[in-house]
Amino acid sequence: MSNTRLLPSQSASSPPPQDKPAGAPRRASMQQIFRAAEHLFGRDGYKGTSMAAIAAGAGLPKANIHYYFGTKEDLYRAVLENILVDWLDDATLWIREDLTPREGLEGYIRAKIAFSRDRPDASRIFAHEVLQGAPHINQFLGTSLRIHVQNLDKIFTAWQRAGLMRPIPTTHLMFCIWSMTQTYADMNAQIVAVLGTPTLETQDYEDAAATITALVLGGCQLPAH
Amino acid sequence: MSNTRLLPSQSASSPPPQDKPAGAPRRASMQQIFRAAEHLFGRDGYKGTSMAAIAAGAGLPKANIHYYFGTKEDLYRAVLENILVDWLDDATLWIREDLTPREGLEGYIRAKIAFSRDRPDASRIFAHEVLQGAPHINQFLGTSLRIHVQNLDKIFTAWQRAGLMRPIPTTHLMFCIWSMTQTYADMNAQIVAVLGTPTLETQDYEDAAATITALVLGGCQLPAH
DNA sequence: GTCTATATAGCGATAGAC
DNA sequence: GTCTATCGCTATATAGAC
Repeated sequence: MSNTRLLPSQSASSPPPQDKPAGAPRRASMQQIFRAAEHLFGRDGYKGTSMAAIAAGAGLPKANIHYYFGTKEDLYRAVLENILVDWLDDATLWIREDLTPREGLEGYIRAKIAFSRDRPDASRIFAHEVLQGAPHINQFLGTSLRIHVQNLDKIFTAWQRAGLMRPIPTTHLMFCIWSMTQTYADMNAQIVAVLGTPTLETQDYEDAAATITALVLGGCQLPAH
Repeated sequence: MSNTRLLPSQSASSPPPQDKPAGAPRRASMQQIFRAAEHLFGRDGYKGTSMAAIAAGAGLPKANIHYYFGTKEDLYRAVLENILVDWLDDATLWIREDLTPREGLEGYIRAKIAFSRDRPDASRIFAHEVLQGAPHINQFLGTSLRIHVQNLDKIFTAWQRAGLMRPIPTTHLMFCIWSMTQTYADMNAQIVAVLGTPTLETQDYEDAAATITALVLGGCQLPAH
């Protein structure tokens, strides 16, 4: 639950006493609601998730959710915002000019695969949101994310000028890396069905990371090792 | 509207007089409903789409949809099935042992990008469905699609044995190609926002195909030209 | 702060006039 | 075959007891 302002708070109605003294029981209840909401929004999307289902998942009466978070939309925005913060972090950590393209891309891909493994619900909420045309985060995509990508492109350009990397369109490279790594969370049902396993295991994620790394490094014309 | 049986018809209730003589007005109405449904299910998903919205999109009263297609779920399954048929086609056309890996993969990637450009709604319906855990097509994924992929793997293995292709995990290669090509339909909102264009143009799809091809051919250690 | 009980709106589906 | 009117249900949201 971060305080960063990535999304405009656009609930016109009066939100309940939020960001207040925060007693221990309050914190615990909000946390439970938050966890249940992330899981259910991730599986069924915004419209597919009912407040009753979230309440049941959190082990609380329905009214408490409204007391803490106001409307369903308010709760959804809070969950979304929480996700966006974590989403941006990995890139700035790994795509840096003081690393080689191989180090950076390999680390970034592993971080993104780890995100799909450890927080699949977060990835799915983001996917649901964008799939519907990103009604809640259009501004974020056009500003914060756009600038974020422009900064990454600068690093890539520097690498390419230094002859460390083949001159491929780096914005599209990012789209490709995002889609390949996130597909292991978002399209999980398809992947386990095709592989014939009940769930993805450590080895599967290793294979995924290795394959994606091979494609990206190979496409950038960097030897795999 | 195909007759192929990819999905089990599991509506217990009595469906209205379907697959009947089919007069011209009937055909026209059903077509309009079908088009509106594909568009709206693609944007808002199954639960996010109301029968009233489909009726409005088709320019018909709500009751007519029920008359032609029975329940909302029946209509959805009909739309889904229609999509699955087209979805499988491209691979069998391009991944063939009598082609070189470069020809096959290049052609397949271009066909998949064309699908994202020409039938984005179809791609999005599939994405929505799988994202929710594939409740309607789990059997299809575990049988038809699984066998489909196993057949593709055989071609890849033959190519790899012949030394035409690097021995990377080819099932994961398929997951990667699917995700990269479909992201241009499914994550369209994100991509146009980052690129700063209102819609994706011919050149954007060209760049996408070129980038994906570079990654795949590079990762398989085949020279790009 | 917490929960029960309920108001209100929109949904899928259908009956029945035409 | 086509459409209007409506039923029954479930959803969000809240009022008010505790």
